[in-house]
Amino acid sequence: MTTSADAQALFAHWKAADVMAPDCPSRVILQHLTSRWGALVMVALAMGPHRFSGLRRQVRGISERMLAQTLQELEADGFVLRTAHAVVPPHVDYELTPLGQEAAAHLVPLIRWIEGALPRIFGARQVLAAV
Amino acid sequence: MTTSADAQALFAHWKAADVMAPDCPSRVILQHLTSRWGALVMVALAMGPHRFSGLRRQVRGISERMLAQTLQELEADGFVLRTAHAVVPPHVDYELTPLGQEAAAHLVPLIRWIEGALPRIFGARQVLAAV
DNA sequence: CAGAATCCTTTTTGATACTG
DNA sequence: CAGTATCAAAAAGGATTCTG
Repeated sequence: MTTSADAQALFAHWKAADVMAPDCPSRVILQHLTSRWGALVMVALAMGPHRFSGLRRQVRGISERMLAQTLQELEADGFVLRTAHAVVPPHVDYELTPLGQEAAAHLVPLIRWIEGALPRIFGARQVLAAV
Repeated sequence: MTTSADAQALFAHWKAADVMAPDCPSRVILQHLTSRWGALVMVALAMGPHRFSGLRRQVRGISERMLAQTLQELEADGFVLRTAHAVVPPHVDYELTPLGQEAAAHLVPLIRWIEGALPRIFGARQVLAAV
């Protein structure tokens, strides 16, 4: 896991962010937002607040471990707000922060585009021999 | 490497694409487009055609191996056009296809947004103790 | 319910060296 | 120049078990 502290330290003396620079902190954020599960969790949350188990059902295939880790990264980045209600059994809500909504505003269209373009992608695709 | 053939077979009997479904081919494409290097290569190519070595300089930190592999995936997906000129020494050009330009139209704004939002992200960030 | 901790397997990635 | 092949290291991911 890429820790927040790493990038935090780097960010101190950065002037203009540039993803093309090898150690620009923007690459870390890009990773969190576009990781295998990160993007899907963001898109799920873009449809409204969810509980932990609700997210697990929505983002099909994700393990508890990965969901917990992904949510922690997104929370540390300030994209997700976690609200734990002090009840038994536990009840925790996750929702996008305003910053998270801005990010989701870019991720959702990307994913919708992919879904829509799928026929064109596979229609003209060159099949490579399996390696 | 996720082979094209895998998803190709899956795509045959798919009605409506849905990234939330565990084995929807759209997840494979999303992976190619948002992998560690995939997004950066797409953004680099969005600025115009590049040669192999030009891309290596532009996308700083990428290894030859990863650049070659990333380009092959993007080409198989129909996002990138590879043109090899039969000369010595070899000269190969890479550029976005129209489909690739549509994808880039979503990726570029996402990355520009991250670069721009970086101060806000790190400004309000919660520093977690390193794990 | 919502995780944390542990163990273990699979993937990904990077260096390095080599080729047409 | 534009790759490929090989190997070792690192990271990601999953399954399972346990707890407040």
